[in-house]
Amino acid sequence: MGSALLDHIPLEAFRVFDSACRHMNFSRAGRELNITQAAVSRRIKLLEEELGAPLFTRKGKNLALTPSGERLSIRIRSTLEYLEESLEPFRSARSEVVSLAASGSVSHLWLGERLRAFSKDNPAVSLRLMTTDSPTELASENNDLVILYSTGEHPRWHLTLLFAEDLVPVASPACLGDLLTRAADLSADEIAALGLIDYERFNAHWISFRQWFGRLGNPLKGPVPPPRFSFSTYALAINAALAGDGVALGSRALIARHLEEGRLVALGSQSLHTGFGYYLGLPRGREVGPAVRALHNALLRQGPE
Amino acid sequence: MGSALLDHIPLEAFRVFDSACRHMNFSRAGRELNITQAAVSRRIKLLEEELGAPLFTRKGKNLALTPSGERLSIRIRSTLEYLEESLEPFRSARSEVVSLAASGSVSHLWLGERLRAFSKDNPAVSLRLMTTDSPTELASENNDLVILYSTGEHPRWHLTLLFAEDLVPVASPACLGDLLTRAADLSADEIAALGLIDYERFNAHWISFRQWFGRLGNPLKGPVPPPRFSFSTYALAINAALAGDGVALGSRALIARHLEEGRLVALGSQSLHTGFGYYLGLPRGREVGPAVRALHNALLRQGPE
DNA sequence: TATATTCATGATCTCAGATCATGGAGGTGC
DNA sequence: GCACCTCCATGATCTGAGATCATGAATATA
Repeated sequence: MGSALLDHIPLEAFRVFDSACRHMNFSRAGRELNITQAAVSRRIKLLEEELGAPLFTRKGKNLALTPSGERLSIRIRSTLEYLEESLEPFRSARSEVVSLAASGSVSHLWLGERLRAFSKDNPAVSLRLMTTDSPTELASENNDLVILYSTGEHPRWHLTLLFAEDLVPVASPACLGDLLTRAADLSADEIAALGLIDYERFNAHWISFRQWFGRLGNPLKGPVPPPRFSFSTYALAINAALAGDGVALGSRALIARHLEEGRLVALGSQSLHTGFGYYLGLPRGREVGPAVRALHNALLRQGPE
Repeated sequence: MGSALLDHIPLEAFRVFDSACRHMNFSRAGRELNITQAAVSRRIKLLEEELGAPLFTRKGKNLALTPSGERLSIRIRSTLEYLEESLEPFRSARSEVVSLAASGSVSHLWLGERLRAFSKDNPAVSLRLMTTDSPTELASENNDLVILYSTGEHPRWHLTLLFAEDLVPVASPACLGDLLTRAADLSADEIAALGLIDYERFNAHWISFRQWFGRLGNPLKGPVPPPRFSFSTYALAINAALAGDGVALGSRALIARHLEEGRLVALGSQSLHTGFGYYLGLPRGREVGPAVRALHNALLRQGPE
């Protein structure tokens, strides 16, 4: 017996058709499916050719379903709903708790929106974020994923670079006042005079302003002034800078959004590549579930921006 | 609300899963779907990963469905059957009668298995083959497709080359006897001495042995002997050659299978490119349906072999 | 023990499906 | 009536999900 009509049709075409029917708009269907309007147009055209019948009428930019398109639409929608329902048992089976450990700075400044985006796409996955600045607690094997401030080597974690650390002094426009127009040209003394904001160094490798100036060859005329403010966490230090309280050392990738949106401004023309970076770690010698790998891939894909 | 699990699964994976379930054998499922066993294995693995649950257990070469795989299998089968049923209305809409006109030689020697292959893949399409050697009847606009012996130009048909004509004398091994070992080296006189088989020339451009020898610069020592046999159709002439009755002029592409399988042997080292060829024609200035275009494409894709 | 068959996977390939750019058609506002 | 906007269609081009190839491991059978 000859093959069935369905054998000649890629099933994905029905998903595209369904979206086009619900929206009555190829452009909007494309946006829903994350493909271009042109791709939707082609898929529909090919489906019509395979079926040997038009499914839509086009008049200028107006779409309408043909009678046979309408009947098929109803059935395809039923099919997809039935399929989705068929997968319900796998939702809970698939539902995982993923434990991620990250330092306070990464948690507050970088992970927030990324975890929200991931969760939106993976509603069945429960996320537990362990925020600590203690390197020992960070690297605990109790976690599925970690984000470590590191040079890239760790005996118990397989590390992949998220972004290298690039430290640069930053302040808010309010703090800068008239200096805003030439923020990139400020000298070290002018920067120091604005008031330095520091934070507790839980990690021996973290760079304070003292180290920052030292690594840049002591461009100050005098000694490094003590910080006007010092906070227990990096995020609080950045918050203070945002509030106009002075100059903080910003890790460029962590504060990228603030820089882009003008809430913080980079000062001077020098920055410091510390040789460290933020690394995403998968456990060595232990299999992880698909949700862990999904989050791992999502964080890497999104990159440092 | 976050996206559904179904949004992350290519629907084709369900077709592969269904086939694997019905056969309980990835190799056989691949053969059904025209993909390799390796491709089936990968698709199933990816599906299991997306669902976060195994669907099959594997023990050596033995497959078994897991409980959740079993439940999903039942639902997927239902889904695909429902989809197939949903397309029934398009079967009749898609069912077409395609009229194809071709000369007797092409019909008998070339089209047979190709039309069978097409029909097997397109069970809903009815094929009507008009076999005639009359050029007028061949080019009739009553047909959807034609195969014309031509130079490639026709006012009413858009022609695409199937294969160029290359004439070569052929005979069966039985006819050749001891000469078989040096069939490629026979002289014109030796060829003629085997007895010539000719056919009625309905098309003024068709080449008989007289023209063949003439075009090759009269390599015979004497005049062209009259044919021992002459048939009303080309196919009958070839049948006679197959039966060992003498030498016929074969159009290489039409008798390719006979040559390949040793039922006919090409004689001498010369062949004649006539400047003509067999062309597949779509009507000019008239839209044709998808089935016509499908057959057109199928015949072109299969090429001259 | 040898052979056959099946599934899994590393390495590599490829074309169906995608994007990009652009044009035509209709709708809307002025 | 014109300018602008939005949508669909399509030629030209690109590309990565899905495929193949080759091979190894595991089981069943003779």
